[in-house]
Amino acid sequence: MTTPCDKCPLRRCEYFLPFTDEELAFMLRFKSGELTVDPGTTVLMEGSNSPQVFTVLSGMGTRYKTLEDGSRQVINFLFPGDFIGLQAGIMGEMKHSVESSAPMVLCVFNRSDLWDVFKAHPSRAYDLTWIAAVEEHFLGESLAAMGQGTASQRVAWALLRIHQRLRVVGLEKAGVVPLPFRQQDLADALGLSLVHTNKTLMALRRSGLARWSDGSLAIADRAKLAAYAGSAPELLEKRPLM
Amino acid sequence: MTTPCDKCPLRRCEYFLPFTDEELAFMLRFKSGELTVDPGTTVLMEGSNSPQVFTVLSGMGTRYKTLEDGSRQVINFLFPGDFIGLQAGIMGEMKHSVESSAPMVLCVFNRSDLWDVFKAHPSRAYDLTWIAAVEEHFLGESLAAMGQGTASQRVAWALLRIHQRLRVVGLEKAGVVPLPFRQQDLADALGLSLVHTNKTLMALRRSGLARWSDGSLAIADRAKLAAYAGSAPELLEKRPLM
DNA sequence: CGTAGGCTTGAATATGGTCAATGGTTGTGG
DNA sequence: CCACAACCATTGACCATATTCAAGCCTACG
Repeated sequence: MTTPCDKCPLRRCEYFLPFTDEELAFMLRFKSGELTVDPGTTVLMEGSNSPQVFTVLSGMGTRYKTLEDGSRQVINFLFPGDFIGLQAGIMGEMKHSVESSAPMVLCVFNRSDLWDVFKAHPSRAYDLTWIAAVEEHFLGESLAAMGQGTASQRVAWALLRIHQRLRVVGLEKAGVVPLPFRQQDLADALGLSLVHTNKTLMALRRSGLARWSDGSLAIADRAKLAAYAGSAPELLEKRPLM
Repeated sequence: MTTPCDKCPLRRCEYFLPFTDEELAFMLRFKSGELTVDPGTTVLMEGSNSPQVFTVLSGMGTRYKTLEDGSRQVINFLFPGDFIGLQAGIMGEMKHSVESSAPMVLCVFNRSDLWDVFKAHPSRAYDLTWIAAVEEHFLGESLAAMGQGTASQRVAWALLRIHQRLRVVGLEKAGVVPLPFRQQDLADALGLSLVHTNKTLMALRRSGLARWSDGSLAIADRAKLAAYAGSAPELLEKRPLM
């Protein structure tokens, strides 16, 4: 029923570092199941203590924090290949929530097996740390995009980065990628109001630089959009897949 | 000459998880030296491939990215106990720069020994991942503070968080902590202009909530400042020390 | 057919940015 | 010892970007 790791479609992406045979064998044992969720499902909840950690096999979602005043900050968007739940796995408690924005399939791992990874499989433990470092790096980039740069630059930057990320997992066709989020999600990710986000997206559409509507994002000329964004997100380097 | 890990003053802080004897013995071997730098020194450079990673033993600094348009984003401030260089250590290249803002002493580790940690000392490898997860968590909090919240809230939040962090390493005396940064550093961290940051700090000073001048930050009533900040930074949980 | 959720638009407002100038302190060279 | 430069903090005036408020529209769905 579930996809065994040796047949995982993500492994075919250049973006992810290859497994050794030994690692592959280990992952086959490590993976304990699959979770399929509908759009709008809360997969992990801030403050919870999930017994499981996941890798996104397909679908997309958001990672967000809810603040005391009720506002929401989207930390980042989740795409196939992303690992989620490390904080709960290591620190004991989720520091943010995870929600699906489209039908999503997740590989399930037991949190209690994490320690075994460190004890018995150092190369995979190393990769876990690598994944954490990559995540940290991306958050730093987000911080920079939010702190510096105008609304239009931020929106352009975000669309570019998302487009790039979907490309490397093979979801792009002729410059178009699926993008099942709401404008509110992007607004909450960039620290902008919904209204202004909408107007900015409109401007981008009219200028022909980027067209996001009906769940699809089309970018004709990435270089042009990057110039518009001011600081373009850097190229995506290969990273490990869990 | 250098401080041996068994005599490390940071180990006395409640904030850091205790070492086992075995871990202590390992760290004594792992630590390869100390680096002492003057204020304003660039310790690690974006894009560089440092052969070493560090733990801040004393002093403070900034971790920042320089953008294409010349602007600077301070990712976070560095305090005693912080581990730096993990990205270079794992991913092969620094994604940001590190600069000292005060005289700083760093414990030096050889990057090439990192892999040995994973192979031979899983509990320390686990702690490394833990540190990365904590770092990621803090960046998420920063993102939330920057995205939501007004200028005054952001400044109040940042001062609170810094105060808290310095408290747990024993640098607070009667509500006052040393804070050797420039207003420009805080502005660059919060995505605000220098002028507005200055005016906001002035307002905080006049209201008596927080007083930062001449390298010292005084917070009389943390609860009151937290209320003003809107979303207070959460209490600092124990974390591993490298 | 009516309601709910999400997208779109305009108008008024405010928050924070930019520009410009001043003062204090430190360090340096004449 | 003084003059000067460099750096940082401070302040005021003006302006622009982005927020808030308000309304209308469309589609999906019960």
